[in-house]
Amino acid sequence: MNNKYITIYNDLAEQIKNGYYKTNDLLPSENELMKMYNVSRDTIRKSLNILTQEGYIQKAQGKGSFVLDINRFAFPVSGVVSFKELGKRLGKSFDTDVKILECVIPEKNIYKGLNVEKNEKVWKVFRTRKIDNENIILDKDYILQKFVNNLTYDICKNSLYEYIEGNLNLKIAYAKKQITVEKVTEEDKQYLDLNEYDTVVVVRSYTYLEDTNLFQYTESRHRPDKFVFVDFARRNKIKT
Amino acid sequence: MNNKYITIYNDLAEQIKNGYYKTNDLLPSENELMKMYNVSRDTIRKSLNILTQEGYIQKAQGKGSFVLDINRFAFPVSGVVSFKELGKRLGKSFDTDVKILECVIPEKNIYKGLNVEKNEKVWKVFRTRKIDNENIILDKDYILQKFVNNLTYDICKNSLYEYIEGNLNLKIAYAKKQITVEKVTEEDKQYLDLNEYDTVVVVRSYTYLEDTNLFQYTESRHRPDKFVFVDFARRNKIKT
DNA sequence: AAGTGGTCTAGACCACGCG
DNA sequence: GCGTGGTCTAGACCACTTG
Repeated sequence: MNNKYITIYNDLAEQIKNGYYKTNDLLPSENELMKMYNVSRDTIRKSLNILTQEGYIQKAQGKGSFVLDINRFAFPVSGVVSFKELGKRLGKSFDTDVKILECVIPEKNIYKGLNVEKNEKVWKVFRTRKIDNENIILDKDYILQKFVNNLTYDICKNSLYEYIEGNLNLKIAYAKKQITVEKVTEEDKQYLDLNEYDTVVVVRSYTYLEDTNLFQYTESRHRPDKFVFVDFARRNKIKT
Repeated sequence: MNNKYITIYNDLAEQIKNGYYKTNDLLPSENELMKMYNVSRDTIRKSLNILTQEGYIQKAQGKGSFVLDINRFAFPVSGVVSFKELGKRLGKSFDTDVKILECVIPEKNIYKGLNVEKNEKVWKVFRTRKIDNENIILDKDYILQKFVNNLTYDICKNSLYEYIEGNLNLKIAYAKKQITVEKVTEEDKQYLDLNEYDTVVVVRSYTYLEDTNLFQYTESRHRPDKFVFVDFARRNKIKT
């Protein structure tokens, strides 16, 4: 039911994670893969491009596609990922507490970032994330009501993204993120177990739908000692 | 001298940055672009894919390619970028001081991460980066000597990457990065103007060549108030 | 010389949005 | 129904690596 190139991508990624293809192995050549999967070369190349992008393989002209070591760090957790998905990927389980859930006309400082109409309402959702019984993260979400008519405690407790994509069928496309370190606020002290820390890591993100509409602003505030951001990046070869 | 699809990508990106195509404009359709540039559709699609990837446009089936707002945050500075390139992109100039430049057998804690032979030598380069006359960043680079025979003060003062790619012709391919916040060390105090801060943002990266050889480990230590990391990320549609 | 990936082309059919 | 982007195919030629 997926496309061919996605199916093949998943298949190969699975075999790399399985250890069927090991670090520094060569994948079968594009020619062989064509025959194995009975598809055209272009389709194979699409699959391999995603593998390259995601850090699974490195191609070399004249040689082939080498499998990379995907375990030097924990695997990248960047991208647009929900907290629930993140937990699942890391094999840990976290606890979410919904602190605030209300539909309001936003405060000034939120208002300008969200680009909303004068009196447009947004859902304001504050949640804390607990690890080992300590409140480590404060997530402040602002979601335009015009896209999400109704929100309940249970949806916020479980997963906003699951509801938005699964039930409302909205298509989340991309996000712009910014990471900074800032002094703790009274609010942070109220919601988080900060111990002696007087700074928090703040991840601000604007999330957009496929039709390019901004639909969410999130401020995710982390206790510094528990914050890790892992990324895989390719060197840009484009000459400007 | 570049490829067609890269040339077209650069051309379109330039026109978006110029403001010739504005936010929320539609680009010409793939069909029109084919005619405009006299190339096949596949070539156009390759160019558009890079634009999509980099956050310049958003495609919509049945509609076209919309130009995105590239100024909501400063433009992404993620990826594998040298300090000099970063300064150029941000239109600021920074000052680099070379504090240490020596070829040594690395300390134990570096040694294990670098995956080197028992007695292999690495270049150890410590540099501080000054903004507005304050030392804000401490960059600790460890570079395998087998790839870079000779390093001089001037090279480190100017740009390591420029030398490595331009003069040595090594191909930098990708990097794995990790961002954390940690307590300051004596070393940090020695090299940085920390003011009252007692934590630093630490960006650790392992940089690899096209032949998948690890050739550099970098620890970049930032004073928290001056640290910003901006990223553009697309939602992963792949079902696993 | 043979095999690998990189670029480019031409054409087909499909799914989606809109009038 | 038409134009849009999305997928897939088949084939050509090139650049690079290896024996």
